[in-house]
Amino acid sequence: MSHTHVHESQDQLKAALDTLKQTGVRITPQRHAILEFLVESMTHPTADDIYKALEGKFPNMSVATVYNNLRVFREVGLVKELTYGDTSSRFDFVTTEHYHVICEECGKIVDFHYPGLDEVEQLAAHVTGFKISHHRMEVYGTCAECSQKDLH
Amino acid sequence: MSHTHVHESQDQLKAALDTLKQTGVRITPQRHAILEFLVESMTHPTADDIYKALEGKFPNMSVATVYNNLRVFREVGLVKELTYGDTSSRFDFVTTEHYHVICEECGKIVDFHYPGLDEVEQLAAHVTGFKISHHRMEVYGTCAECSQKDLH
DNA sequence: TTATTACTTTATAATCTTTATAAACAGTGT
DNA sequence: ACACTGTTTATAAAGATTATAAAGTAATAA
Repeated sequence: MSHTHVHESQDQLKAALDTLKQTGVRITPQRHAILEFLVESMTHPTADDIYKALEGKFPNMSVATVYNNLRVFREVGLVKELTYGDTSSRFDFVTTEHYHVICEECGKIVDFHYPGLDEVEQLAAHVTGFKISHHRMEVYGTCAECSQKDLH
Repeated sequence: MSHTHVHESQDQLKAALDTLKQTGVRITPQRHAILEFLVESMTHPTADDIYKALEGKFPNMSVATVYNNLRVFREVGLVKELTYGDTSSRFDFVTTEHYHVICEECGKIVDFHYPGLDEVEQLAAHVTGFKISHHRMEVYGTCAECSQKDLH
């Protein structure tokens, strides 16, 4: 992990904590830890992933606390909830807009930047009469590692 | 409902039954009814919607049967499973490629045709090294009816 | 036809994720 | 110290989906 990356994480965490302060949400040790984990984990964890990752630091923390706080974070716009085909939601710390590419074999999720598809939203609005607020897109396929494995 | 529409539904159902024959999947009364419902319903029903809709015709049908057969249909490519934020999956009979526009207030789902976003898939493949198979996109907003209601 | 086999449905239980509830706890201000 | 509000914990409940075993049904072969 590069130095700039570490600094970015710290800055993002600090900015997130500021957001909480400004919106009047208390910064508890659990909330701090959940946010920290979300910012630093390059994965897109489930609520249970987070719960397990923090049970060392907070042996008494309840699963409900994880869910409660993920909801709070979502409400103030700090995290996005991703609902894919698999059973449980995944949570993504919001930085810049991006899409996801998902490996259908191993489940890996890779961030993927692409200019916003404004044109699609406009056409949708025109055709359906909806007021459009946003969209989501995921691209599915097989990652390089799994493609390699499949050869053998 | 126009005459052509009825014919389309019948043709689609017949084609679906053919697919089942060709793939060696038995056509049971329950499967026939579930397929028929999926083809004719303009909605995007949940497993429970289907279960409830058919309990008149099949008072003894089990929920498991609905789930089992939706999985079978999905495996042979006749239906797509849509997983949105809400609790349960929705099932969409596969006709032509299309996207969905979803009302965030009432949950209505409207089909929306747009040329395939091949370019996005190509860029994703190039940037991530994935072999891309497909993508999904949903557009979210407020439908005309709910927009009207919001004014009052 | 009969026996055998594989597939399907039913009924039910189990699992898993998420939410609800109530009691205990912690921080803030009076 | 006291009251007030928000938070966490522990636990139960809800809801969706899957697993299991028994019974039923269709297809096949002897």
